Amino acid sequence: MAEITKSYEAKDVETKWYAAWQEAKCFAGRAAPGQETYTIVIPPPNVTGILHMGHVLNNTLQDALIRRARLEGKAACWIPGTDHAGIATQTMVEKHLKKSEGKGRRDLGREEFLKRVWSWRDEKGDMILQQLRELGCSCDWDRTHFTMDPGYSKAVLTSFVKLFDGGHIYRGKRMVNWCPVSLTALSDEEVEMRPTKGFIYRLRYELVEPATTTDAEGNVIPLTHLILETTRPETIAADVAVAVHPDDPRYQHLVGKRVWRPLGERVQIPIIADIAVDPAFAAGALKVTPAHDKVDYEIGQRHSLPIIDALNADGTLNEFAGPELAGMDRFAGRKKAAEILEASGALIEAKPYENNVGYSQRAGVPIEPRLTQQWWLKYPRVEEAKQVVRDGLIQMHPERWTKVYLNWLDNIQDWCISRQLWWGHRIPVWYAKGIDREQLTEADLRDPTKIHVSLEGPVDPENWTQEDDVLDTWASSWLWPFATLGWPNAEEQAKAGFSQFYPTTTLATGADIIFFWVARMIMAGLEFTGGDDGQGGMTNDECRMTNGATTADPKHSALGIRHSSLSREELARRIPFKHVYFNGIVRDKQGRKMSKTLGNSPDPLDLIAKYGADGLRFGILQIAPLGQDVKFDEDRIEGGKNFCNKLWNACRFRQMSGPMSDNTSLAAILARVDASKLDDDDHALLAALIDTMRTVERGFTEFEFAGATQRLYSFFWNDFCDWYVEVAKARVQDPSVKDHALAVQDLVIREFLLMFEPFAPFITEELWSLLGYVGGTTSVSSSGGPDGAGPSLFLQDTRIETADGLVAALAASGAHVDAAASGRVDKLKQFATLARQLKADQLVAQKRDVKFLALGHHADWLALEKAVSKLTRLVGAVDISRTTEELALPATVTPFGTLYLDTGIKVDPAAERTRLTKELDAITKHIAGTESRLGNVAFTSKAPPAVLDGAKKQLADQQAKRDELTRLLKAL
RNA sequence: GGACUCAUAGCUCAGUUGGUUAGAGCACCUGCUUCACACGCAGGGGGUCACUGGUUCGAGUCCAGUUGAGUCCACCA
Repeated sequence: MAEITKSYEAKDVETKWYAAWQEAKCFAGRAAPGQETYTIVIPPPNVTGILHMGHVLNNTLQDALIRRARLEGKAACWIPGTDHAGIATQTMVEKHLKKSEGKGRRDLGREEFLKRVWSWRDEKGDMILQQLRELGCSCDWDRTHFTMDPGYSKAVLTSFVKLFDGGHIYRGKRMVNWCPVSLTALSDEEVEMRPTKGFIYRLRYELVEPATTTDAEGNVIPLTHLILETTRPETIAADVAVAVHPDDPRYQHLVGKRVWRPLGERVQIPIIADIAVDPAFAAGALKVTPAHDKVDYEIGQRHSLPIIDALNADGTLNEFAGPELAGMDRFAGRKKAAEILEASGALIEAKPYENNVGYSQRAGVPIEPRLTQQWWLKYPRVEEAKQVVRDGLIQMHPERWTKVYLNWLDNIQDWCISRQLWWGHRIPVWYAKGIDREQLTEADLRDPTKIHVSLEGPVDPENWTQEDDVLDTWASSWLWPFATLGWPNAEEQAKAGFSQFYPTTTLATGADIIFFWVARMIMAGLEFTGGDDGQGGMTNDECRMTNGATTADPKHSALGIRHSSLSREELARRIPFKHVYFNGIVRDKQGRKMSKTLGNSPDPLDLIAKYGADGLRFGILQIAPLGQDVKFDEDRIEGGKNFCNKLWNACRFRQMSGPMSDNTSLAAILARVDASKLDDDDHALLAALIDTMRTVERGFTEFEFAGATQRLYSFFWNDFCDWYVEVAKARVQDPSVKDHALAVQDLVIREFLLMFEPFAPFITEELWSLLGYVGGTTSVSSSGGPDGAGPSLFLQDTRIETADGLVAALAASGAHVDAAASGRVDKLKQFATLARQLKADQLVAQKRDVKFLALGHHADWLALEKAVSKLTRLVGAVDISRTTEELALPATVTPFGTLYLDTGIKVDPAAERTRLTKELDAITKHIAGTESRLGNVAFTSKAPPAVLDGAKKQLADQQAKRDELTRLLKAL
């Protein structure tokens, strides 16, 4: 067996084992008949993406879950892949193209441009997956998917056709969120409201027919103009009316009159009354610009107003904005418009103003409400999607997200699924040549002579033109949990093990995409999977209920609530996952989201190089409390590395302490543990181990990883290394218990490595191999893995024991863990600490030749005497012996009576007095507190007996200590 | 406007159903290269648990309110 080096060098270990695991196909998701499965689909990173700290946290969590499942004997399957990420990728390639060739995508044409994107993807697309391997992720790489793969694309188009046939998809000209940079429509979810500083312009709109009004005193005064305020003067030329509230007394008599439009062509526009106007806001009068505002558009519809579109797609103003503004960018145009208005006297005032403006999340510029033809989806299975979460078929962790989820579904609006991009799934719709796409009615959409919708396209392509638009990226990723398992192709589904791995078990993702992705996947799963044909879809009854469901207005389309006719069993079959775990967002120390632009995100690969993949994984999980954002702190990652090194050295020390015996199974190790030789330290250690196992078990079921990692840390470092290994040093010198003592260590290290593996797969695998745990058959409590109880080559082939399983296995070999031992060991730990403290106080901490003398009851000495050989070693003394007389030496009061330190140096009474007085003061305070509690009748009569007894015992101990300190002080 | 989260040591965080003297890591101070580990060992200092009130024999923990930080949804010119 190879000797263990002095410190853990992660790099070589990581490379070696990752290759070995892949070689042995350890990560393959294969399920034996009847075997329990555990499936995770990765949140597919953007194909152009590079690994950032958010990925590290998210994927470490998934890997921990998958690896734990594997150790528990489940058929674990983690499906990796990447997302084509329409806008993000297209933008990136366009930028690159501009830089390297000075060309735009239109210079190349659609086909050529797509070729470039594909070659970009072929070159860089696997980078992030490679980085995940360096992190140790145990994905089944043979199942890697890409949302633009032929098979996946077919799934996407199939879903479109099915939804179209089911009446869920329609086309319509409506106000959308338009991104003037990406030149495409966006869904509401892709728009982010940001407070934005600007100006609000107070303007005079001159009345065509002068009117009168009354002032506060009731005097009739002439009225020549109307005052209103706007933040967008550049759109005034597109105004078609001025609106006031119908009940507003200031303006009622003006309704029906007209004003002069103050900018652009000098035309008259009507004053209308509409309830959308808030009389209390600004001037209480609103300029109506139907082409450039959602509310204005609706007002325009209600009043049959014309629509003037003064903006180009790229956000520049066109000729309708007026000759002075035409061709200008919208922001420059705004300034120019203000200048013109000021010159003409129409501008009364420009006040600094901050309002919420919608920004394109991707491009970071304000979006424009724009009237365009788009494809819309009326979401399927909305009610069922609520039901499965409300009824707990899908559980969210932390649970509070269910409320956010349900609230969104309650207010859901139709989804704009078309994008004016080239990179994506081109919508499988063909228009008959010669028809006017602008004039298509809803009925036309269902007329096969005008519109063709299918997977294969029309049989006579020469007579048709395909839709130019592609689908929103999320309209492909919402199929991820089942399209990666072969849907909709039955043969592929069988090959991928769909029936075994679907529904998947856990989805781990960030809450920032709960609407984008999580909610939509649930609806998609419910719509497309299950059913008698395994292909989802609606039952006949449901088809009848949703007959003629297309609605023109997205706001109201969700009102026609369809009640589920799916049974609970059917719903359970269709859901895409059973648990959703929302990990926090990784932030920097100032609490800012980590981002490329801020440059505050460390490169995970640098961190891996510096601290090892295991150090990084363990470190990040330790600071990732359930559902809370993570403030990244590199010190914690260093802590992860240090812990790995500690583990490494403890194992190294075990190897140096004595020959390795048969470690190939739990049974083999237990055979070497001599139950009759178990002492208090053994019992306390085993009790702590079992407690740790329970904590870790709970950590995985409750997604409390921080708790699990912290217990693993304190168990190994404090319980095992600091105490047990130290006290065992004496026993290992004793031939009569040596084998037994080493066997206990082998047992504990074994169980620890198994528990730790999901968090730190590399170092554990290496130590598993170095310490000879490899090679046996699967463990005693295992019922056999997918391939039966064959020899295990890797740690991850082994079955982990449950805490109960270990208790049972110990009991079967005669080792019943004595729970009371921990208390006795704790007293010895206190004794050791006090003895060291005394040495430090006397400035002889480093001396190892001092003598201790214990003065106490006979029983105390008996307890101490048993541990004397360990204790002398632990505290650094040549001897701890008993004294029956009071000595003039520095002393401390321990749980075993008074302890004197003999350094051979004369005592300094003044210093001693100070030290002891300080201690006495402290204990006196505690006694006062305890006494007053016990003196309170309300407490003694109402507190439970255990608490009461505890308090009494505490008081007695405190008093004994006080008395002894008092005596020591007097003796000085 | 609506929903939610958080506030504990200088920093980052634990603190299970209320119950001894509120813990860890990092940082800081002291001592130590003691034959696993200086990526370490031993010891130490450091907290009115944001504030106010309530429930209770007992509150960091439960309830109400206040303040502060943050997130999501909606959004008016």
